[in-house]
Amino acid sequence: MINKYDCNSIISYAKKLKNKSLIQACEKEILMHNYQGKGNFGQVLEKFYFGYEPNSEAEPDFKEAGLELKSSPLKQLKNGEYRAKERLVLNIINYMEVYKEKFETSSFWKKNAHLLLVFYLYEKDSNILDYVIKLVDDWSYPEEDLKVIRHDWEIINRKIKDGLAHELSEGDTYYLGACTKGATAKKSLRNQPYNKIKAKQRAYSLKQGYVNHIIANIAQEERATYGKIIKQPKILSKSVSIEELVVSKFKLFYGKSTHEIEINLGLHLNRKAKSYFANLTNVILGLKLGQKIEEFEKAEIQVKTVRIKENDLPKENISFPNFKYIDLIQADWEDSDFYQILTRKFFFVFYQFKGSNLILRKVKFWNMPHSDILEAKKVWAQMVNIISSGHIIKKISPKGIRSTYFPKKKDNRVSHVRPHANNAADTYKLPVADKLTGAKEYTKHCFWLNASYVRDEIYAD
DNA sequence: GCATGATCATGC
DNA sequence: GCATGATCATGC
Repeated sequence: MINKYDCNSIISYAKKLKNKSLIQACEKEILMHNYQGKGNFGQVLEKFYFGYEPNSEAEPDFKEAGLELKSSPLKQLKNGEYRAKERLVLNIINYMEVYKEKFETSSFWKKNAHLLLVFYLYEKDSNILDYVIKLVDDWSYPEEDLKVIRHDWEIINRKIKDGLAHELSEGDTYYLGACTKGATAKKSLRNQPYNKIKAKQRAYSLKQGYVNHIIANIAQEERATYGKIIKQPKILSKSVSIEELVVSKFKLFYGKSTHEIEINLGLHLNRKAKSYFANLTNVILGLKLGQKIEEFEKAEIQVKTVRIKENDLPKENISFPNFKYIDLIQADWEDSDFYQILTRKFFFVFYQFKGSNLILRKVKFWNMPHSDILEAKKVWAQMVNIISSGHIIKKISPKGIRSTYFPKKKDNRVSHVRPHANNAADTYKLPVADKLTGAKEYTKHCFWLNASYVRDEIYAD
């Protein structure tokens, strides 16, 4: 019997779900209901296992015990480990109310301070009632995480108070994000308090990287490969963010060459190693070689090392993962991989050539401004058109070099498309064969950030 | 000289 | 075998 006033009783009842599917764990009446699709897993769990009607109240699901029940899908890696399939979506951000709130008494904190998490293994094309529940446990935030989350919450609130709710982006924050929520964009437009422009409905969410951290803790997986920047929560006082802490560690070496930094830190790195810059970054942050930076993993921060030429232009444009042509035309903008990447937080480390030396100039946490995301969207939209139309190759030079209709650097201030492959024969399938040559596949390409954009919008202050 | 297209090298 | 960061080659 479950005592709804007693946390431990609820948690141990929940843990009986482990290694069972909903069909196995619930009363048979479950079969009389036709629940399908995303989101319904949670509803079935609430109704047929815990025995209460799904609701959208401001109170936690088990309000007497202060526990909020959340279920979320897992995916399994080839090595058998579990990872979050997606971010964990929490309560809706009510723009017209939250700007008046204080964190401690906020709707977010009232509802989500103590979570009861049920992770199930997602399988494509199977019935939600057959998903096997793999991990169950409660979660409350460690002190050092809570400081980051509180800061994230403040960043979101600041933007609403500044009348910029329509420009909220997941890249604004570290562990707690403001993710879009709602079927179609138009239907989910909401009023905001300090601007007439309507803003997309958004919900607080724990970033996928943070959910992975929770999963690893629950599964008690080996964490030795992760090194923490923040060793004692006290370091992160209210006034010091991850951002400031990291920047302060790098500032000590501004103006010094990579070589001088190595000497200063009393070590000798292999300069030819592919991981040379990553190693140097780790050492500056006080972490061991080869470790992953725990705070960066939780916040899904993309680290990019950029080498700047003496004329201030980056030596290279910045590449992103290759896209598959078939996937490209299937996803909407906000579900596209390119959008997902551009709405992340980046950490740039800039070195500048001085002769053959590289001098550390600056580091910068950055996320793409709303207006530039709209600019990059044009490049993506153009690609979707080109690939769906099949008008891909423009002409072939005498030496066999093909020119395409893909968006070029001069076509867009932010981004362009270029090959990124082992050779021309390294290809992905085309959904529509090329009209000029009849080719059914084409060399792998990806989106790039223009070097001039990186110089003007990120490197220059 | 730079933009564009092609490819290499390393490491998992 | 492939992704990723880096570099080379061609041509406007």
